[in-house]
Amino acid sequence: MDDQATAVSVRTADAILQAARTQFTHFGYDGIGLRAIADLAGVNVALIGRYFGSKEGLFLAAVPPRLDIRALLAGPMSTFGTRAAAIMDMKSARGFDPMMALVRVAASPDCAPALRTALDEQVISPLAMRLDGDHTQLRAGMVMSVMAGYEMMARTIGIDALRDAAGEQRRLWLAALIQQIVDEDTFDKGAGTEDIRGEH
Amino acid sequence: MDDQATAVSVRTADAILQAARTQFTHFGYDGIGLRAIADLAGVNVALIGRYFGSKEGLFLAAVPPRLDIRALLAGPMSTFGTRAAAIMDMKSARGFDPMMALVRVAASPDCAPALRTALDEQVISPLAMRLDGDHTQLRAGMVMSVMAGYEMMARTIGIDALRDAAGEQRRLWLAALIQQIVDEDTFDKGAGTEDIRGEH
DNA sequence: AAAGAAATTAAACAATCGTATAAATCTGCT
DNA sequence: AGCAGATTTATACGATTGTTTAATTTCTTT
Repeated sequence: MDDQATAVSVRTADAILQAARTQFTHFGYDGIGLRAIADLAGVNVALIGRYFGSKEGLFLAAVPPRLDIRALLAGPMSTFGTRAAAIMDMKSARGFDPMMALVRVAASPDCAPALRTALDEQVISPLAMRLDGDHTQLRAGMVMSVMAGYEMMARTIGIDALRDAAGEQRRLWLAALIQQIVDEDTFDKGAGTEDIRGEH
Repeated sequence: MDDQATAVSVRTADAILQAARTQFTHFGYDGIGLRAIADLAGVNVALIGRYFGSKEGLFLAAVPPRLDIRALLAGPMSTFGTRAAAIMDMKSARGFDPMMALVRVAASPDCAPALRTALDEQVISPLAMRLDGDHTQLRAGMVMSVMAGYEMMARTIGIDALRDAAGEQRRLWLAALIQQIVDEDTFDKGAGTEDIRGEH
């Protein structure tokens, strides 16, 4: 009673997608089986094949479209670091944590191409367009790498110094680090120990 | 004719360890099978069980002991960022790339505890002891997270902006970013101790 | 050269993987 | 009610996983 053309139920398809995001996030692409995803969604394994064709098809439908930073870009770039740090400090209240999914899933060579495309189009480029100065793509990539690296060390691996340190202090340092990449002038100034040249 | 007590050949054990490092680095912990590792080492699968007990035992013997930054700490901390950036730009000439192995293997929950311990003891703490100022553990952890994040984005996922940008420029920015965490004063100037938000 | 220990291999275990097929259930319509 | 199509399930396939056992080769020593 709900859908359209071919032969699927959007309700159960969504249940599968949501379960897939949760499981991929917690266990990585190779670390979880289709049966565990189907069980969490409350459906039979065969439905995954019917709806998404294959495991890779399910992954492509579930994770890459959710990688974007529109929410973070809504606001002045002068406070981007603060917003970014705040988001990374929140527990995954919603059932899906895009950043942790990225870290957990990046290990699989099967997933890397799709992640690379999605990140370039939905994260790096939109962020780069909001940056002033030179090397905007490179700097946007470095912002992402700082965020992903922090997520990886603090949550996935669980380094004590990053996970247990006073939340306020940790968040301020992370915000400052990111903001320095965003603020081209600040970064250029601090970089000049050796031969960091602006190259204008 | 080579070794000691129980019943092993260090030569083949080393071959297995080396093959394990290579394969874990390229495919991650869940992404490679013991047979592929054994084949690369030129031995039978059963030898892995005989020498290292289990897959996890092999991993623990192969990867965590190799995670250290003694080489990077040999030198003045005022140029640490430059040395760190230089190392990350080198291709894995030797058969083992610790940083990429870290990124590829961090996805597996089985490996996280061992990696956390090894990183704390062999990387974070030694680096923290070389840092001046406050929050040395936190800052050492952030240095590691920047390096790991860059490795993940540039090599594992392969973000264009980080992989294809002019090598010189990319290395200088990475060095500057790391050095700013090491140089407490530089970082503090940009960050403030308490409140950085809303300024640029 | 024969014997015994050390080292390696072949073979198979149960379990799980992704995937495919056919049967069964549910739903709406006349 | 009863049929038709949509939706879901049960089942099984072949392949591969980590691990184990027993047989075999290699090496050292007498």
